[in-house]
Amino acid sequence: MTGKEPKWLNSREMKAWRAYIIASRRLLEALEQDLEDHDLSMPDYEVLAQLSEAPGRRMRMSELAEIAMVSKSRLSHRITVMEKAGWVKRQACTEDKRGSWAVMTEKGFRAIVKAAPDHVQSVRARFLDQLSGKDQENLAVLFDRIQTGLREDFKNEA
Amino acid sequence: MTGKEPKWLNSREMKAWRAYIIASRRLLEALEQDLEDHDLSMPDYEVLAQLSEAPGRRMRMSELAEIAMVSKSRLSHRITVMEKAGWVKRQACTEDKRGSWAVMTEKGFRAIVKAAPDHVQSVRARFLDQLSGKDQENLAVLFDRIQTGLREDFKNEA
DNA sequence: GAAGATTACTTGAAACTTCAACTATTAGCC
DNA sequence: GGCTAATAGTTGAAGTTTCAAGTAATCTTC
Repeated sequence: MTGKEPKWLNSREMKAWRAYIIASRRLLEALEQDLEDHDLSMPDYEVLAQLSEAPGRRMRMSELAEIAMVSKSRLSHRITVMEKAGWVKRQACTEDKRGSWAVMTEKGFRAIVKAAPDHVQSVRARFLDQLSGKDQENLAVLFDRIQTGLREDFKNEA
Repeated sequence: MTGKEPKWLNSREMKAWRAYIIASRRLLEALEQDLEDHDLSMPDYEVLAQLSEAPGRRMRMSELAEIAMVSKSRLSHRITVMEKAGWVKRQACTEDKRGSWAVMTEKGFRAIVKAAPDHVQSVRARFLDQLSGKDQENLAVLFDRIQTGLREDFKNEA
């Protein structure tokens, strides 16, 4: 913190921040609700979607955790639950005996294939359809910039 | 669902959606991390901030839950925790004996007053500073529109 | 003014997430 | 080879959130 910035947000900043944070919360809420029909949360959806696109529909736990943006511990717990649901199986990794594969079952594949179009439609209806093509392009640029900024911040902290 | 829309996202849509969702997740993560220095989560911060601005620094549980966007049950549990931390007290409501007031203590007020500038600075550094004034204005418009769209959806579902 | 519905809030249990600790294995290094 | 450090993943406990059910008070309506 440089101390140069004013302490509070001006009206323009406040409007941007509140519009973003409130709409985001409600959007996520709505998307989660839509997914409930398929007995899935967004993080679980992400895990299964990634797994379904991996070669052989299997992936090492660490890689899956990273790509689906969940902690290793959390993934491990979730996979245990999904195993009980019969969507995934764990398989020992012979190349690296510390590791294990998360392997999607046929049942798991059917589940994600069934959920995906509804989820996409939900994202479309609640988010993309509110934005013009140009809006979408601008938004992608802005949020990529924010993400890059976060990485910079991280570098400075580390 | 009308069935008219294509099943998958095109490249522009995908870029917008992924940029938004990934940056948002990382942004929230970063903001939460920044708040940890003050032993606060974002929802807890929101609760305390709202309470600190209420007349008499007290608010009825229901109203506080609504304005801070948390469920009543969750608020009740959180207030129990905050009571133990000495930040808030519950007070019986005489006008409506079913109800109760959440009352911010002096200690709670000091905690939020201490956290607020850091949090604002964190929002600034990680979000607002990445955007030009014009960007901020555009963003506010877009996300207000998304929020309005969600309300429409809700009306159609209810 | 009493029965029934609604509202305000709390509670306990179940499910979920986080955190730190742990095992097992592999990699790096002299 | 043998020692230490790092990596892959799991686990159990503690804390958090959700959900359904509960209590108590107020409102409605006839």
